[in-house]
Amino acid sequence: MKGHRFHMSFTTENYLKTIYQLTERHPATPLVRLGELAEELGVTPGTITTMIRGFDQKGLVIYKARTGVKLTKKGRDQALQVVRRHRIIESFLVEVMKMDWAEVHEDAEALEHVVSDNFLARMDEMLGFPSTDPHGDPIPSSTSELPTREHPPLCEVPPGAYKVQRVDDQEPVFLDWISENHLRPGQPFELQKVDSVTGIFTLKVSEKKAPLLLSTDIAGRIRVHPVQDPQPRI
Amino acid sequence: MKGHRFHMSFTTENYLKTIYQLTERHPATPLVRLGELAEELGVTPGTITTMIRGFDQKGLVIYKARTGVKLTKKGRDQALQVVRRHRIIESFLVEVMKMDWAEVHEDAEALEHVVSDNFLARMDEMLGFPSTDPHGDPIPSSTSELPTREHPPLCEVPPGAYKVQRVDDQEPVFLDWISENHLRPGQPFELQKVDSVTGIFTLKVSEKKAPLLLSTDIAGRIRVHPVQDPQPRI
DNA sequence: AGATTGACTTTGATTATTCAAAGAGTGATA
DNA sequence: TATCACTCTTTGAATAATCAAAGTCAATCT
Repeated sequence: MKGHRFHMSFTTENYLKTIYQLTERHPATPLVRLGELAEELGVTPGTITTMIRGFDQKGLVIYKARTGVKLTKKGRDQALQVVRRHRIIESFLVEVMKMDWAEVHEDAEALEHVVSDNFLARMDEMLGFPSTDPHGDPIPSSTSELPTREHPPLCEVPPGAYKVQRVDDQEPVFLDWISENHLRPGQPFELQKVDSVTGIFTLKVSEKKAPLLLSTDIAGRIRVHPVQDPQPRI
Repeated sequence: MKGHRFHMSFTTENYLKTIYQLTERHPATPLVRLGELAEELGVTPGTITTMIRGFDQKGLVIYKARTGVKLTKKGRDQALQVVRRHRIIESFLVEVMKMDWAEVHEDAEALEHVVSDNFLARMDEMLGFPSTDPHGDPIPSSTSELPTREHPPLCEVPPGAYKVQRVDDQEPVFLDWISENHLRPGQPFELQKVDSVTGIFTLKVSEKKAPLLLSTDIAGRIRVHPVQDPQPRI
């Protein structure tokens, strides 16, 4: 057998990936609560408990009853491989196949569990071994190394010039909105005002004349990095 | 839900596809024996019996106990859709992704159950809506129409000039051999001699000086169609 | 006919994943 | 402190796919 895996089941891969993603989502909390997992995976709490106890047995997670789970190194490595496959596939669908970036997530979700190492390597090659996907998310290496880079969310930075680094959401509606408003990863904009009373962020993208207004909630899902001011005022 | 199906299970799709393929393999016999299916799918006879009875219930096959199965129209349509997906994927991997045609079968086998209609359509488009795959096999339409064309196997034709139409085998070793000897679909050759005693077929491909010798067995897996003699002798 | 063989069917059990519903901790509330 | 409200766990059951082993049919061979 050359390229094919099929060690972990489809289900196991999804569970591990989701645990990983929830861990990322709250960097403060060390453990993921099972209820949150149940919610995210769309299964009943009982199911989660049963499955997680199984993963604990297999050394993929550490499970503290009534408290939560966290991934072991082994579990995290597996999760990162799934994430890697997902992001390479998503990149491929957008960059090479010119599919709409807002509609590609589901496909990647299905493909990530079945592509062979061979096929994945070929996609990676055709993409030129990218280090981030179309959302700006980093692509883990084949040895589960994650290119580090922590950019702050828009809701935590002062007014100034920025570029979008990453968009933390998969909702097609949201992604379409991002596209239409020129806020895709890599695109520059200026944060003009933050109104701490109303929670409204005012920004300006060069493609549009009218300023864009965002809520804090939305601003929290857009990661940015500062850039030199386009026209430095002496 | 735009592009995704997921109606039939992975397993059901494979069973139907295999029944279809075995039906094709022996056009004479109307029914496929369950033992043969068990063999092909690598499961025990008991499993096949159980599954097939289920399919009969669902109207996908007609099952005659201790005799065999055949697909209903509904079952055949489903099978042809799986075949369609398989062949488009295989074409895509070879033509667009430049993967080795001998190593692509397994990948296609896995992907055929998960690609969305969207993704499939995009692959089809990038390929220019081909009517055959790299093996020369016809690609069923999205309405399960099969482009007709029945070409004889090499073992049944008289000496003369031919082109390879289709290669009926998935074995990597065999496919590599076919490639190395310039007998891929579309490639021309001359059948010089058929020795009915020894069962040896002698053929000549322009790329090589030495004639190629094949057994009847091998000749049966190569479908051909006659071409005008390259240098007609007045 | 009686016995043998091969092909298929039945039966009972197993694994993975899931749910519904009932039970049990834990902490906040009155 | 007694009680509520949550959240999580347990239990029992279901479904899909599978196997091993025992049983049955039908055709063939003495």
